[in-house]
Amino acid sequence: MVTINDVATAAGVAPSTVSYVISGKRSISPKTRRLVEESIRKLGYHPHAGARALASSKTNVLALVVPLRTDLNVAVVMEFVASAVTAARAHDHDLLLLTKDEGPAALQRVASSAIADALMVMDVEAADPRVPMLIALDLPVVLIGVPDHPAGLSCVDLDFTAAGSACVAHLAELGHRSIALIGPSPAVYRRGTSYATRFLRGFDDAAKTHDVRAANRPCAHSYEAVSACLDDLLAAAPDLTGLVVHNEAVLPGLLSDLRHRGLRVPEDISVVAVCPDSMAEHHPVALTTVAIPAEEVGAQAVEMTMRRLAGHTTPEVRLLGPRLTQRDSTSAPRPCSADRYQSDHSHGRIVP
Amino acid sequence: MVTINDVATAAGVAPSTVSYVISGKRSISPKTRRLVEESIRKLGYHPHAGARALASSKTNVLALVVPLRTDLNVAVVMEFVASAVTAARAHDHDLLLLTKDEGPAALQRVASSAIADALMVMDVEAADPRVPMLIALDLPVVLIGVPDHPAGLSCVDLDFTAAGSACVAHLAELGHRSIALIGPSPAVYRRGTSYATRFLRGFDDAAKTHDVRAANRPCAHSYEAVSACLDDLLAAAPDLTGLVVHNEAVLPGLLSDLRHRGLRVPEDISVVAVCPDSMAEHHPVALTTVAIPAEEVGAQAVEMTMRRLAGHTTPEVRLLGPRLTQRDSTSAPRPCSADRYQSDHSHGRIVP
DNA sequence: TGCCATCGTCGATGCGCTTCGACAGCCTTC
DNA sequence: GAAGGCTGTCGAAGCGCATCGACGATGGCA
Repeated sequence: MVTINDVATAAGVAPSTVSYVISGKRSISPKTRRLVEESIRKLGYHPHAGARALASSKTNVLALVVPLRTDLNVAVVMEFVASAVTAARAHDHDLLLLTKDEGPAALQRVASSAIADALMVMDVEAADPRVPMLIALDLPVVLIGVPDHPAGLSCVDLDFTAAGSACVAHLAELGHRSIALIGPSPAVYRRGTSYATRFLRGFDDAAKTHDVRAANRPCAHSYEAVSACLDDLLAAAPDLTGLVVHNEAVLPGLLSDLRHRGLRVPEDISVVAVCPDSMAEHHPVALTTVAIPAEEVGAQAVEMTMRRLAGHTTPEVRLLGPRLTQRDSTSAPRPCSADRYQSDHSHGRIVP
Repeated sequence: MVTINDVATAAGVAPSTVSYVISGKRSISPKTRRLVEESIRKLGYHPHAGARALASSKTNVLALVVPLRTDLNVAVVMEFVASAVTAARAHDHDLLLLTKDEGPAALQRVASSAIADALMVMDVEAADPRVPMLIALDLPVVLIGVPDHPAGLSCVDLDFTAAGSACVAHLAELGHRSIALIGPSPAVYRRGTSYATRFLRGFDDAAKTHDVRAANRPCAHSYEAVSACLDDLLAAAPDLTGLVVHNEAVLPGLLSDLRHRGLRVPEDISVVAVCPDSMAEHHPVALTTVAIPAEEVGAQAVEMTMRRLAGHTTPEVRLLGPRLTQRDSTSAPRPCSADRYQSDHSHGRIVP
C-alpha cells in the first residue's frame, strides 16, 4: 500500500504538506504543488478511506435507504438510484445502499458507526417509524417523500397533490365528466405511503373543483387484479371515459385488458399515466403522462444533502411541480360510442 | 460519540478486553463477557467503522458495480441488487454501489482507498476492459457473467447457453419447426455483453440439433422497434410458430402487437420468455418462461465473495442450470390457422 | 539596515480501534 | 511442593491521515 509518507518522501516534502496539497486547506507554492501532484500520480496514491475518516470525521459516503420490494415501482427506484449515485460521485462521494427492511436500527448503526456522513431515505410513510429516530440522529437527513411531521428534516419529492390535480384538470378540460383513479396496490395505501395519499388528495380535490364524477381503486399488479379492478369501475360507472393510472406496473395489463373489452384508447376511454417519461413510448399508444421525475428528485436529494454537509443547517422542503405531457392516449370523449362494450375476437371477458 | 474506552470504563475492564469480547478472538470469562456486553448495550456502542478499517484492514463493505442504463433489464438488476444487499447484511457487510459508467478507474480507486473488501461486477462483457484491471487488483472479485478470459476471477451466472437450448428444445418438442429469437437491443450485442451472446449460441446450437428453422433479431424496446422486428420475422418466415423472447422489456409490446396482427398466443404462435419468474403472471397470457434467477445469482455472488474473504483462494465459476416452467403461452402448433394474418379492428398494422 | 507581517512548510499529536506480547493467577503433574 | 502449562486480562504500539502550532524565509516598509 502506498501511503502519504511515500508520496512525501518521493516529493521531498513533509507528509502534512502532501495533505495540504490534497485538501487545499493551506496555500502551497506552485513548485511544491507540482512536485507533490506528480508524485501522487506516479505512485498511484489514493488516501486510505478509513484513516481519513478517523482523522477527519468525514467518510465521503452517503447512505441511501431504498425499498427493495420488487412489487413496487422498480423503474422509478432504479432511475432514482442511478441519478443519486451519479450526483454523489460528482461531489466526490460514494453511495452506500441500505434496505428499508432493516428498519430504524440500521440507520442508528450507520450513524453511530460513522459509516456515512448523511442519510437519504426513500419511500417515506405518513407516520414513518424511522422519522423520530432520524430527527434524533445528528446527521444530515434528506427524505424522499413527505411524512406528516418532518420537523427538522429536509424533504424532496414530486408534488403528488398537484400531480393528482393536474391529471383531473387535463381530463376535465377535455370534457370528461366521469373518471377514475387506478392507484398503487392496497398494500401501499395500508402502509400510508406518503405519495399515494397525497396524490389521492389532489385527485379528489380537483374532481370536486371541476365537478367531475370520480371513483378510485387501488390495484395490485397481477393481470387478474387489473381486470377485476376494471370490472368494478365499469360496473359502478358505465359512463366512465377517463382513467388516471398512478401505478406504472399495471399499464401493460391495463391497456391489454381495455382492448379485450373493445375499449379503444383514446376513442372510447382516455388514459393519463403517472410514470417516468421514458415509459410513455413503450406502449402501443403513446401515453399522456404526468412524469415522475425520479432523476431530478435524485439529483436534488443529493444536492440538498451536500448543502447540509456544507453547513446549511436549515431544512428545506422541495416539491417539484408536475409536468403533464399530452400524447396519444387522451382526447375529448366521444358523446356516443356504439361499440363500447364490444369485445375483440380472441377472449371472452366482456362487460355486459 | 461513545468509544471502546467508554465501554471499557463502564465495564471496569481494559479496552482490549472489550475488543476481544466483540471479535471473539480470545477466550473471555463468562462473567467479563456479560459485563462488557451489558455496557455495550447500555451505552449503545457501535465501533467506529473508520477506526476499525484502519486498524484491521477490513471494511466490512462489499462494492457492487451495476449497469445503470435504464434501457436494460431493470427488474433483473433490481432483484439482483436487493438479494445481494440482503445477503451481504446477513454476513454483516454493507454494500457500496458503483456504476459501470465510472469505468475501470473507479475500481482502482475503491481498491486502493480501501473503501471495500471485495468487488462484485455485473454486466460483464466478453472482452471487458475492466477484467485485466480486476485481475491485477488483489481484492477478491466476483463477476456476474462470464468474460472470454476470466483467468483467476470467480464468476457466477445463469447458464445462458443452456437456457437458449432449453427454449429451443421446449418448442421443438412441442412440434414447432420454425422459430425465432427476439433478443436484447442491438446495443447489448454490440457491447459484447456476455449473456446475450451465450444465449444466442445455445439457441443456434439447439436449433441445429433439433433441426428447427431458426431466425434471430435483436430488438430495441420501443413499440415501433418491436413491431418492425415482427414484420421482419414474419415476412422472412411466414410459417413461424414459435418465439423465444430474451428481452423482458419488449414483452408487453410484443404481446400487444401479436394481438393486433390477429395472432393468438399460444394458438397461432407460442412464446417462451426469458425473464424473472415474477413477471410471468403480469401478462394476459401467463408466460412459459426460463427464469432469470437474479435473486439466486445475487445470493451466490455474495456467498462466493465471502468464501474468498474467508481465505478460499481458488476462483470458481458457477453456472446455474436453467429452469423452464411451462405456462399458457406455449402449445403444439396448429397445423393450419385460417385467420392467421387477420388484424383486429382497432389498428392498421397488417402483415399481408 | 532593521523590524514586523506574511507565506509556505514542518513535526507532533491524536482520531478509535486491533493485535501482540506480557503476565498474574490457577490447575495440573510428577 | 516445585515446575510447567493454561486461561483470562492488560498495556502499548501503530494503522494512515488531518490538523494545529511553530518556525524559517521572504518581502515590505520605515
